[in-house]
Amino acid sequence: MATIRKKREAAVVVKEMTPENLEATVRRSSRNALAPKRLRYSPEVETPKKKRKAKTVTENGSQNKKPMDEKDDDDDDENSDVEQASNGYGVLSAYELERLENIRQNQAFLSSINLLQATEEFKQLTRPKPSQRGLTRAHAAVKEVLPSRKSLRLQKKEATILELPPEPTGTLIYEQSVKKSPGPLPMDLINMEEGNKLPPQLLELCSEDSKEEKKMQLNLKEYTSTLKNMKLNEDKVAKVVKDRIFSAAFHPCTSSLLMAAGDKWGKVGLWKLGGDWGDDGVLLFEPHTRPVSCMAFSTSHPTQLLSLSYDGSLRCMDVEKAVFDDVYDIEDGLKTFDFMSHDCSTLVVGNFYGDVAIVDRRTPGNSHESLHTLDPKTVRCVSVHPLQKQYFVVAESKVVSIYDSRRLKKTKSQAVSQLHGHSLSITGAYFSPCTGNRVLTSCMDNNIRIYDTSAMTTKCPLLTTIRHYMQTGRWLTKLSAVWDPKQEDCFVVGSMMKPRRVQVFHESGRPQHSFMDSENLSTVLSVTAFHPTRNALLGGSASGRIHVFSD
DNA sequence: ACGTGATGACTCC
DNA sequence: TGGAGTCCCTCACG
Repeated sequence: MATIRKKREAAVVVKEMTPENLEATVRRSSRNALAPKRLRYSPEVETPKKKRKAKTVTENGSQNKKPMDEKDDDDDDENSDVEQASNGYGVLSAYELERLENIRQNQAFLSSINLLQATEEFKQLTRPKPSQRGLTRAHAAVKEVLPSRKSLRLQKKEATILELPPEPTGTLIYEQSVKKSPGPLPMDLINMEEGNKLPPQLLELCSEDSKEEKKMQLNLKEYTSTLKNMKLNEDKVAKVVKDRIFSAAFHPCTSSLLMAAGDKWGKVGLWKLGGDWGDDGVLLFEPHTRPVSCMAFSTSHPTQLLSLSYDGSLRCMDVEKAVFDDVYDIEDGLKTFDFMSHDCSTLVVGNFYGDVAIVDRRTPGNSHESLHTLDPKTVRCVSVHPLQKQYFVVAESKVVSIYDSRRLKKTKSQAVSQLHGHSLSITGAYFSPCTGNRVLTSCMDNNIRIYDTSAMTTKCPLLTTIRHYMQTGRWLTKLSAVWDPKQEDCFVVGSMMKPRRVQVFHESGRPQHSFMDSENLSTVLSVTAFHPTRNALLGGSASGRIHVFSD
């Protein structure tokens, strides 16, 4: 009796196999399993049903229906049960006929989704050789040279009684990586021989007058076709920093593609695609000692790159002066910043402890800073409204709020507006680049959300929710969706999906393009950024490599 | 208030 | 060559 019951249950499982749970099964059955070929985006979610009506779409129609799946125990037996069917029982009952028919249908479905083709694609990804372009191995892995040692036994000496080292405490670990000294630091190239000077062409490129008229925004169709023309190749991958990338940015110049990336150990790398200086165009610096979590080139002075680190320093690389100047400094825990004025002289800075500071760079030191405690836990992202610079959006630990910098108080500042609906911590919140009429948020609850902030009332309405798997785990930089500065209504986000990809969505939730490359992209690109004027997109990986898709 | 487990990609032996 | 070890303020859950 027990076996019959088991068979019946199994049959139900097979019968209920839908694209969604099939994919879940495929994903679970092997860690390296490849998702079946993308199912077409279902058209009914494309068309907005009602004005102001928030909608939820899943990526490509059905992706990640159950991303945070607990271990379902119902699917472990599926395969074995299908096998049992082929053993056969002498007489086929109506039930068994139905079951065989189900199996047939499922096999037809499996072949229809091109699992074989997908497997082929996957095989290409199993043996990727990381790009050797950029920082060389010797530079990439600086090994401490220790004096050669000989054991006491070989020295024919008496063994001594060893003493245990003192218990390490939480703070001790971080005392080892002390912050760099204050004041201007020279821009020493740490991937070059000592005494090597900055290449003069770098200053030339950085000061390039790129004040070309901002292109007219393309319609969606044209935009998507430009995305499709942006390709990766082996020359467009390079190791730019030694360790995992936490932040990256494009320099606004247009004659070449110049990029910056910051890594886990305070390094900042500059890479000119196809450049002939440094290691394949890479120059490496070390202005910080801990993760460089945020960076941006000054839009008013493009020879300046501002970078901020967990070590508590916010510095300004000035290629003209060849130094890193101090901009702002606290003990530790800086997380995020954005420019508050067009001339980039004022900034809003957020830290781990839930404060934001308004920093005026024209007054040296921290004297003119004003600190405001917002959240008891943390501030993860700040973004200033592109037109009304007094407004800035803050991703606090579990809420997203918009504040008015003119109405901040030391504590308990009243938010102008709050964006509700996030159930777990929020990794990013950004105003749309041209009008500021939208805010794009990324949340650990596996949703990307878009809010309408055009009215800036106390509650901004939620427009779109997109399912997007955000569980990068401990070793990867958190994913965060960011707008394309050229296109008011489209954004880019990295993805955990295999084959690895970077995805561009329209604010309606509709996928516009997936950037993939079976030969040159095999890792998760957590950090992504579009070029401010050119058709170029960068993605940074956990091994310090930047990948550039461009036309 | 802890303690724990999951997660990807590299390096080293 | 492959598989174990490493990752160093993560997050969410129990």
